[in-house]
Amino acid sequence: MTLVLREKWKPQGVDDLEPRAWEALRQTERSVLVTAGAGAGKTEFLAQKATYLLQTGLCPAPKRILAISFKRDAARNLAERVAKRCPAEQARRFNSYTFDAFAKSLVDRFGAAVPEPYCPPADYRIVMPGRRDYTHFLGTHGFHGVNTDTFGRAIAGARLPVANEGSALQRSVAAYWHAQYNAQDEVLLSFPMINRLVELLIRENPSILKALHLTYPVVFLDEFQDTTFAQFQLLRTAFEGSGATFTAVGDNKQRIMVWAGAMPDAFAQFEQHFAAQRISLVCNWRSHEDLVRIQHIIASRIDPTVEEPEARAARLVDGDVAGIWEFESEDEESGCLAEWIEREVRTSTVAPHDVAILVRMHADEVERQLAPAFIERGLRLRNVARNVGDIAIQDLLGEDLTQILLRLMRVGAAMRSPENWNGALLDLQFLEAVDPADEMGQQSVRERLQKFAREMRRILRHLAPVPESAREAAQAALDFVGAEVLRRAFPSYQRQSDFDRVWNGFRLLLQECLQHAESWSGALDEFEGLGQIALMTIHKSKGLEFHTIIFYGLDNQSWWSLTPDREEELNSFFVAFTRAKQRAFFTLCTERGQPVVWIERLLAPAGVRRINSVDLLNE
DNA sequence: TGCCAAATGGTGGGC
DNA sequence: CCATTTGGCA
Repeated sequence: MTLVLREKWKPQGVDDLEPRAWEALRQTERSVLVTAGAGAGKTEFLAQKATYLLQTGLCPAPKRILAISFKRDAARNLAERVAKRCPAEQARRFNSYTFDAFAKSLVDRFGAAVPEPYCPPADYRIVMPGRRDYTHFLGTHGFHGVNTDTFGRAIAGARLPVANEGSALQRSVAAYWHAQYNAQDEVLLSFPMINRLVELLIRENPSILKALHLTYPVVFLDEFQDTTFAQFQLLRTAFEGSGATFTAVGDNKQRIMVWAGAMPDAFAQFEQHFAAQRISLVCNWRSHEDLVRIQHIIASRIDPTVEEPEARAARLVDGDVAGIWEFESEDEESGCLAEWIEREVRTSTVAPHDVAILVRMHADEVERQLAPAFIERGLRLRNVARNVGDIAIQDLLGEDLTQILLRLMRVGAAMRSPENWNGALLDLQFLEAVDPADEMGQQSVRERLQKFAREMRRILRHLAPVPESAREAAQAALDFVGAEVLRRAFPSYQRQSDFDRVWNGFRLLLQECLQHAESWSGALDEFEGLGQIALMTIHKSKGLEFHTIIFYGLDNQSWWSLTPDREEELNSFFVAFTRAKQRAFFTLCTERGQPVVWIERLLAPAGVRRINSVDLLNE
């Protein structure tokens, strides 16, 4: 493999990087903390830096880059971007994991080396306890004085071993470990517990630690503002003083997970322990300058020292790009929203799936309010947090089963679709573990897919696109892959109930999408959310972007109790606003409550003002 | 029936 | 963290 000279290396797939990004990319001697606001291209920057390190030989074979993200989506996305830019033998040395997948992989490989009494058996089971389970445990074990949330945090935070003595909290944590290791014939581990096991393992085992250092001289951390205390501690145990260079990216203003255990001061801690250089990116590639100006007003309230970003996206719309829509009743609100969106869609300003409605909480209730008016106007609202069976639509769409079956069905539903075809081929190669160098194997997979495509086309031709057909069509796709093959390939499907949860969800959503579909392709489009207006919480919208966002409920009633001092709420507001590429509106409804006055005051200097329902619909 | 304290649920994520 | 619901008791 020929290497590229450092001076000659060029970014791949983009025109250029901003100067700050170049600086952060070329800094390979020490750790860097790349802070950047919304739309700065943090993930793209990581992909470029990985490409740079691999292509120039700064990370030479057999050394690897370890990239850690929080969500599976983000980890996959990063891996795909690197794979697109590097030859396979280089991309293979870019290991993109979620935090939990990384920790689990270490337990699965080296679990036998975990000191007793914590050494887990190979067939431990993953459990995901909720607050209920913790409360139940505390109640049944006589720890009535211990608060549930404190207990959950203590399990995640306590270093092993935990002695069964001292405070009630400590004894409860010790009792919990004991109980999880002595459940009826099984050992039950949660992800926080796996994290603790790994931390213990590498703290006590110099040879594993050394292997880790030799393998990964470079570590990337995505969304660093969300790092939990336990994760940070694990990183320190694993890499502090190892000479590994870290590149962490994040945005303090988007820190909205402290309530769920994110460190309040992750950036400061990181700078201190890893002697990191801080570099801020200044470009915003997502939003146009009129929106960026307003964003900056909110950003400055969060962090007065923040630099004004440079807007790099073009403004494509006339009229107001931000405003507060005022309604008297919820009926009026629903009707006007539907009418306004319908008009925008009709005049081709936006496609339905380019509009998102964001809520602070209780998406299901808001869906109930809005849906009838939307249906009346021929619009479809998709509440991505809604469950189909026992799985949320948003989670279902990210499942491997869904992605694989959907591609196969698309191959059968469309006459020509090279993208789906290639995707399906790669899926099959992976599922059947065919080596890319094995020509015979490749050929056989191709032939099998061709045969399947013919058959699937025949089935879909004879099967009307109506809800009653969902079961048969989905079954045909699953049978082609083989449920057993799928379950062997993905550990999360090994338990029958876990597999069924996803599989049932898949069939249910397909069935739903066939209610209004005119063709199989149309139904599959709808499955993926095309042609629908997304409804989601701010938390779910993090990392996404939409042409137009409508933020529902800027009123004080019950949930949106926003005061400027409550940092996390202000950050939530910032996250919501910065999802918009072109326009951001807020609704407020007199029937529900009083407007949040200080937000109006904050936004007034930027020219964001109230618009009543009459003016809204008269252009 | 009315009052207060305690409990519960909601903003999420991971193989 | 906050808001709402519940349960116990007068």
